[in-house]
Amino acid sequence: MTRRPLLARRPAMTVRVRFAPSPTGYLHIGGVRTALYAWLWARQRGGQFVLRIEDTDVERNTDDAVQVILDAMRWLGLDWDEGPEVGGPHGPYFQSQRLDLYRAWADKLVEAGHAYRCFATKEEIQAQREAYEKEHGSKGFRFRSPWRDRTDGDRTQPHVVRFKTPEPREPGEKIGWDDLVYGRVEYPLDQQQDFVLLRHNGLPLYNFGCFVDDHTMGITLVTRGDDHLVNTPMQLMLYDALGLPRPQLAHLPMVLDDRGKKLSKRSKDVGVAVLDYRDAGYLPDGLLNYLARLGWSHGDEEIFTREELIAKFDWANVGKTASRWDKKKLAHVQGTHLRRLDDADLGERVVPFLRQRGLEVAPNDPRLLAAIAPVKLRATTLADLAADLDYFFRDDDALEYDEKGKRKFLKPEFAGNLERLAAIVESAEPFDEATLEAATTGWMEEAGLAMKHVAQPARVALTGRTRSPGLFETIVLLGRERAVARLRRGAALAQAVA
RNA sequence: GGCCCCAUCGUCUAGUGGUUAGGACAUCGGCCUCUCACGCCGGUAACAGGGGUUCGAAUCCCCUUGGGGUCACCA
Repeated sequence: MTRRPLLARRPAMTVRVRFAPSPTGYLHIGGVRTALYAWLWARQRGGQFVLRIEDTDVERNTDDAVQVILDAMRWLGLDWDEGPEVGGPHGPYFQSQRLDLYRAWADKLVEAGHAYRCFATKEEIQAQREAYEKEHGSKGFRFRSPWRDRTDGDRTQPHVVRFKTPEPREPGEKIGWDDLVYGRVEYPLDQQQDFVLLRHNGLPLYNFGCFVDDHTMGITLVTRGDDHLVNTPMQLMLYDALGLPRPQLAHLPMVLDDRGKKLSKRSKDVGVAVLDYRDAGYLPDGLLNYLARLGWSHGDEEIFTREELIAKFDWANVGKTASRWDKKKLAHVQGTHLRRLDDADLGERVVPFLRQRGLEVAPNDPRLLAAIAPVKLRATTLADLAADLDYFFRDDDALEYDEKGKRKFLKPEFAGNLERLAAIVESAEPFDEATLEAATTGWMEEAGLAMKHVAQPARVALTGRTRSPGLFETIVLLGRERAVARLRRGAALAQAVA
């Protein structure tokens, strides 16, 4: 195999990495991990992160789908230095706008004798395939074009441009590379076929477009999923044919669903679309932290801020094994990030989720900030947070009661306790937790009541739920007037059951 | 099937010839306790199998098995 200049001998250059999604209607969570590692690498090394849209499959792509990608990347905070809407010196960043470039490179390859115009029809190819299969079985067919060594075709007729795969110069010759994740990877050269560069309509195929773009955009490290491992020899042959320096390569193991199957839209219980996580109230940093740890590790550390990820990420500690999506671990990591945010920040973020519930609350409302502190210990996502904040902002008469809680605790036998507690709340002076608790426990001791017999009915009356922050904390957060009203309303409801 | 990749607790992983195989999530106990969480303490739980190499193998080599990927004028 031809020896190209080794990367190590090239002058030190700034890191240029890219993420090249295809606009399919949603941004795949597995793709995001690939993007994340590339982004982390660029940020750590002070390089550039390029976003390129691979939209040559016209039938599958839509404009809206591009916007989905951009929205998702922005939400995640994976900002790009070059690409859609920000431009850059190597644009355009949509493959559909680079068709002239592909044509020019294809011409260059044809002129240099590394590619040829193939006028074989689908029928011819099919006939050859059938003849092969008759003799060798249904697998391993490689098309040998009669046009491989001809240059007399009529260019005005429909044709494709095929790469002229070099013949092995010795039996068993391989083409390979040193992968940053997998180490040495090699494929037998004689297994490669004359793959198509340009379709009859002039649109480039993946391997060709990818090569032209990566090269002309100055990409120094190509990152992608390991499902692309088999594509790499084709792209490398293109670099080699033209004597161009190869980029470094890093293939990432797949992210599988919870059953160990390739993650797809059909995977149950696993959201593959990034924006779904946004809508479900996940934090970008929580999702990114989980994703980073899925396939990469840094000793025993589990929780990383974005800055820590940038500082600590390295290719040496990226594993080779496919990993499964674990919703529960994601929830844990996400919850940890949620709890670490300060109350004011959470206030800003939770407002849209409250609005979804029909509650208009100002992000700087002191009542909101006060309630967030205890509630965030009980939430995983912003949606959870909003749900647990709900009863603090719901009108007293619009409070909804958990059915089971109501049945169990808003019963006649507790009505008296609720009335009594209401009286205590009404008269407690000063109105604070300590005073309320002292007054309540004093009464309970006299009456021989256990806390749980008072607290649970009161909790349902005050919040409609069977779980909430501490009783006295909740009362203070609600305020004297609303707490009393809710307790009395609860007492009335309890009485009415009879 | 050909080719390629992979293989440590249920899951994510640490481990790079000598460790009681560590951590995290989950799970199971316990503490805290007015509920639910948070937090804290503790337990169960893994080197796929077989051959080598070596004084010594989770670590190196081979085979088997298992899993995954890919075989387009999709990406």
